[in-house]
Amino acid sequence: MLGSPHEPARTSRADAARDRELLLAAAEAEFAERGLDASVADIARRAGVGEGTVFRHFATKDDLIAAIVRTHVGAPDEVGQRLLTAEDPAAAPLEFRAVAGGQREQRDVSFLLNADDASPEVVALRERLYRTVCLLVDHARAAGAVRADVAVQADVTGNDAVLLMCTPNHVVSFVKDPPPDLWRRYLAIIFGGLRRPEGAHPLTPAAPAL
Amino acid sequence: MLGSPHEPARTSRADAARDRELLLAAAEAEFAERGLDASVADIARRAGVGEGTVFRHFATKDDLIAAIVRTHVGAPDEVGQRLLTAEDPAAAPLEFRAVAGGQREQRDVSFLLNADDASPEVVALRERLYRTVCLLVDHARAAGAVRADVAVQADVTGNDAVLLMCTPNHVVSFVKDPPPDLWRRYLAIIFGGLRRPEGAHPLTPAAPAL
DNA sequence: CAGTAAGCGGACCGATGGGTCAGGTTAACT
DNA sequence: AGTTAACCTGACCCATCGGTCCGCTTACTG
Repeated sequence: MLGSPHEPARTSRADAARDRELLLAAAEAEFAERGLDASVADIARRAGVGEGTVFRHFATKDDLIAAIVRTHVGAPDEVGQRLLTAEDPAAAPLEFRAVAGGQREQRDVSFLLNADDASPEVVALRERLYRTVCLLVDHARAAGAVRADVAVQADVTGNDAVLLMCTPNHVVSFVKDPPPDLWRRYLAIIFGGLRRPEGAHPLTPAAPAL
Repeated sequence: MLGSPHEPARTSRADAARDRELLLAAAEAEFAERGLDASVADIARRAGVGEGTVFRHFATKDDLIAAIVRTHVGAPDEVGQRLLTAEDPAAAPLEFRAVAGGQREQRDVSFLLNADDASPEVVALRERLYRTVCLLVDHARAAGAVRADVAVQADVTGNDAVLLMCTPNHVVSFVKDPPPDLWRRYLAIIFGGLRRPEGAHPLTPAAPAL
């Protein structure tokens, strides 16, 4: 249900396949540089193809974005799934690492994944990744690696895992010339918050007793 | 240097002043609903005025945004400054509260403040608020409320205060129908991370030992 | 109650960007 | 080499949006 990239029936021509790759690479670079509203014309120019060629391979701009996101979300999601089936409680810290790896994977395209006007397919990919992260956090909590009152639900509302998904990439994007592992530092801070020994400052329901 | 809103020489007409307020309110609501690219036409319609009237009061759309941001940044910034001049080491927790207050103030307009293509005036306001938060965190650290290796610099690069500034609002915006104080919970988690006892998991320079 | 300048409205303009299409081009196969 | 269908191109179309302009309206002043 999620893995139907509606490939346009396997082309036999080599140039078409090459153009498709050129386009994906150019689009990713262009989006990383110019943000969500990089123009299709610029992407085509960067790929060295005509503008019409873009729409031959990707019906709409949203489809192009979805294709990029699909590439990036696939890897960390698989890693996550594999860790879950491992069933090793001692792997909890490793699971956290997987999340971190996902963060690095997404670095330059996180805003594509998290755009508020994302296409249905991107939303589906996002929610799938959310669910994986939730499961990882759940496992880690069962293993005692995070405090028990950390909220993890399939529903996104009130889900602390959102912090792990969104924060480091987005915050890093506000820093000019960020050190390449700044996101790691931020992630560490949030992990610290999730792991604090319980009792001192309950997270719910009211204000944190500052 | 920062407080010159270049008011257009005090008008004597009551309708103009009223329209200005209507516009600010309408724009804020429209931005909150539709995001950064709410159209000027829609804002005008919502305010019940002509499109030209918008540009009579605000030379450009960016000016309108800056006016909104100015309103929201003013209050928390003043609170912060006041806390700083208090010179009371016991006020550290209160200083945290000030940050929290800032978060609440900005809720719906944080993306205006943090837009990556913000106008010079908005950038100035943002950096001013950053500095205030940095000073607050610095005070709190001096008072022993946060771990010593939390980085706070006037320069934004590598500044952990960015987490406090950006995260809760942004993350909350990814949650559909967020409970009104979800940001508070997220802030509490980050505070927890910043306050963890030192030694166990150093924040710098390398990866957190997960 | 005029007189007047400030204010207002909304048609209009130029720029930009997503998406289309007709016609030339080319890779694969025989 | 010849055939053909898939492919590519870029001029074009249309919608949207920020910003302008000029004639009309209206709130203040004397």
